[in-house]
Amino acid sequence: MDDAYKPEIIEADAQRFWDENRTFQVTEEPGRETFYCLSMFPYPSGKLHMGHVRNYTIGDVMTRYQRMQGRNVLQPMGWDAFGLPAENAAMQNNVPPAQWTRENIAAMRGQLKQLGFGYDWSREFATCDPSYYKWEQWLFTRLYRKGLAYRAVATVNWDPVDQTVLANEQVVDGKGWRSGATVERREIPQWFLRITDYADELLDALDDMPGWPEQVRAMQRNWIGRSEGVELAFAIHGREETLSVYTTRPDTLFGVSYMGLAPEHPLTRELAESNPEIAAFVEECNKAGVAEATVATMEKKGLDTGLRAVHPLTGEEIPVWIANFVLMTYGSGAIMAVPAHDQRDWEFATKYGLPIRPVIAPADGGEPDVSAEAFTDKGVLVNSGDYTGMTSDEAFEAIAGWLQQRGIGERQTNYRLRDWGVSRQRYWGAPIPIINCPTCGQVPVPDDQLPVELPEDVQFDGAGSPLKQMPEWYRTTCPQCGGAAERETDTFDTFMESSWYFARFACADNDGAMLDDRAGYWLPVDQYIGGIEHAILHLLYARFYQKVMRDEGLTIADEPFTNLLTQGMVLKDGAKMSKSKGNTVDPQALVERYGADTVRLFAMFAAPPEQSLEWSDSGVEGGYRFLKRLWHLVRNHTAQGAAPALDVAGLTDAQRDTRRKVHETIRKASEDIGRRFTFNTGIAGVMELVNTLYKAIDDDSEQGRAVMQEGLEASVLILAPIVPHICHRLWQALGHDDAVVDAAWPQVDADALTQDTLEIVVQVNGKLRGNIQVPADAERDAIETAALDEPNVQRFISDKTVRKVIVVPGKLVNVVAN
RNA sequence: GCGGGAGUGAUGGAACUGGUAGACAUACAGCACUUAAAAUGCUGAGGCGCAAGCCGUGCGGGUUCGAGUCCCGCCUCCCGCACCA
Repeated sequence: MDDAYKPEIIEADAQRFWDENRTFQVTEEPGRETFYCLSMFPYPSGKLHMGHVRNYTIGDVMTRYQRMQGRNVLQPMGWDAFGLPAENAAMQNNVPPAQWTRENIAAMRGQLKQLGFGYDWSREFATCDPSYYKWEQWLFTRLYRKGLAYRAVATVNWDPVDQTVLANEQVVDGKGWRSGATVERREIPQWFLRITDYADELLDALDDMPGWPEQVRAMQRNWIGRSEGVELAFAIHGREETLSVYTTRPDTLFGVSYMGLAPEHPLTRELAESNPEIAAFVEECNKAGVAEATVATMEKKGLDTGLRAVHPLTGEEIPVWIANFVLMTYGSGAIMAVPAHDQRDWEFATKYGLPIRPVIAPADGGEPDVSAEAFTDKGVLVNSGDYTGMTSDEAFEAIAGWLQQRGIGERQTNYRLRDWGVSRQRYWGAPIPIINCPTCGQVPVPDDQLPVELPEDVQFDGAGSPLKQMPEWYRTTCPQCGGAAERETDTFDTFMESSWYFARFACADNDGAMLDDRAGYWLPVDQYIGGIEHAILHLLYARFYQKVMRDEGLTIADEPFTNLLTQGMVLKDGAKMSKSKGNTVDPQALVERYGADTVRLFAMFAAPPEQSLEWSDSGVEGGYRFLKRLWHLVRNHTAQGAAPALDVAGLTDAQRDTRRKVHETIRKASEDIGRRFTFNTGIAGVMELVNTLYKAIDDDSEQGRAVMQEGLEASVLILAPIVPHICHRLWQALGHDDAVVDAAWPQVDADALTQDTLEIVVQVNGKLRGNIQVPADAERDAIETAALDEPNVQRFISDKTVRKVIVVPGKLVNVVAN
């Protein structure tokens, strides 16, 4: 073993060893306990960033730890290869998106290998491979035939100058990012998947997913947003048809003082045709992006239509307004406004001088005060005719029943969740496998014509998708009638690819089926790791896809990911790393300077995985220092030759103390690394152990060296998942012929943990006043007496009366005196 | 705006079930080694105070023998909001 720690040499050696021995290539071995560990695959943007390094190190540590537990562990890697950045790069550098993407993948694959992650590369794929998206297209045609995929119009951001659809991200302060033009809303036909058919299952299953953070489950529950309410119809003076609204608060019905229509509501449209003022207002509303955050933060604006609705209970006339804050995508696109008890309605009413009528009083009997804001709690009804005096819940039942009896309203379960729009008017995505035939309409592409391949050798100028300018590509014949027809030129949302890649890793080489028996062997994923920013969309779509694939008979699991770990962001100077802020740290440079182990160690040491991680160059330096320290300790020990066998009975007190520290560390690290995933504290524990071993460095007695050997082996085994290269070398140096990657996780020797005396702290009135040593088996009375006799405790209680003594066994005594 | 989180020394963080606040590390200071520096090893250290001690976990209240941890009300920052991935 070398005197100096030389990461560049030992890391290349270890990686060659794993490579030559195909260490991480796994096969299905029936009867063996499996563990499928998956980190969210990256978008191939060019090079790895620190968020990737952190994510993939967490996954690799879990993978290697599970391997040391003897499980058959799968850890694959692939590429989320479709998406907007490739199109932007193509415009900037005049390189086809496919070429740019594949070059990036090659570069990033090299970086991942350099970091020593234990992936089974034989399963690798990119989502832009036709052999992958073929099956996505195949499944879509099945969903279409089942009625789970359908076409409808939907609103998009439209850049009137560039004549193109914009992503929400491309709308900056209401303007197109390239043209600077004010963005407009436009309705175009789009493909949708009926995720709302699965809303109840997606929601209810959240209660039975203990391996997911409660935080993420709460976000998904709120996103799905199931509510119980009433849909009721308001008659409109002088018109045949009624105006349908959905409310979760029928108990506030007597407080309705106006109606609100979305600018996109059919009634609004009809009125706009004959009323220029309304048309102008709608046009003004349309000069805005579609993002919900934009809509929700816009200044509330409205226009009285002049129509009057009729209150179903009082017969009173209620003005009908168009309001820009009413969402066409939720409920029926119209609301009954109760400004006294809904904050948005309150703000609108205040602005336009509409009446605010309190009809709910606080349950504690106070007067409702709605002068400064709406009173949104439930309570007791007032000013509500026959219903006055009922609680909100009683009135809900009574009013809903009354409406239902008269055929005016109906109880209804509603969801905030909308169907998933999967069409994108972009080039770099999987083509939607539909042929539009003038005779037959929409016809799914037959299986034997799949995949519909995306042409990759294209000129990309950014003015819309090249597919729309490629008649040689989109002109085709109808599979049904054989007549001339055109392919769909929209491509899929990239969430489509990331919604099932985890399953495809089980059988990526199968070109005859989407999934096979091997999916049954590996799925569901035991541990999924990725950024908290994916808490809702990606994770909800993947759950939906899993259920769809299950219902297609492709797999049996109900849920895709048994355990989920959401890692926090990597920050620099308190802010998210970004090119625009100029605060990025390039992992590549750090690996070259310190080696992969140091980078991995720091990423795991600086913070627990769920928290954000503040990057620190000097912290990295500290990690490097620790590895050198460990190296030198092993070097110093092994230079004296093989260590003698341990004889537990023959240890000195000091050796026994050292050995206790060894086993306390194993116990702590097993908890921290194996169960809690607080790798930072696990590493800190080993650092403490190494500090302790340094203090025992001069004990070159037989048993001193035996304890040192045991301590070093424990340290190396515990650190092996985190810094695998150095541990690979140190394990050999400690005299082992097997590789540490195949070694078993260390076991705690309970006998080594026993102590004769314990230190107990003593408080007086909750403040620390002293500590006492007591025999480990001391009785409560003896501890109490010892605590009261402690001189400093005496000083604080001598002029007081002891009222109570609280003894927390093995820890603390609190004397209450006054 | 709505939904979900987070605030602890100079810094990253620890304190797992309500029981010694600040483990471990960084930065800093001192000592040893060195012609010197770096590297390495050892030591010190929350603030105030000579000390006894007092104060201290974003802010204001509360529960408790005891609160960073539980409850109520605020403030600030971060993540998501359906076409970024």
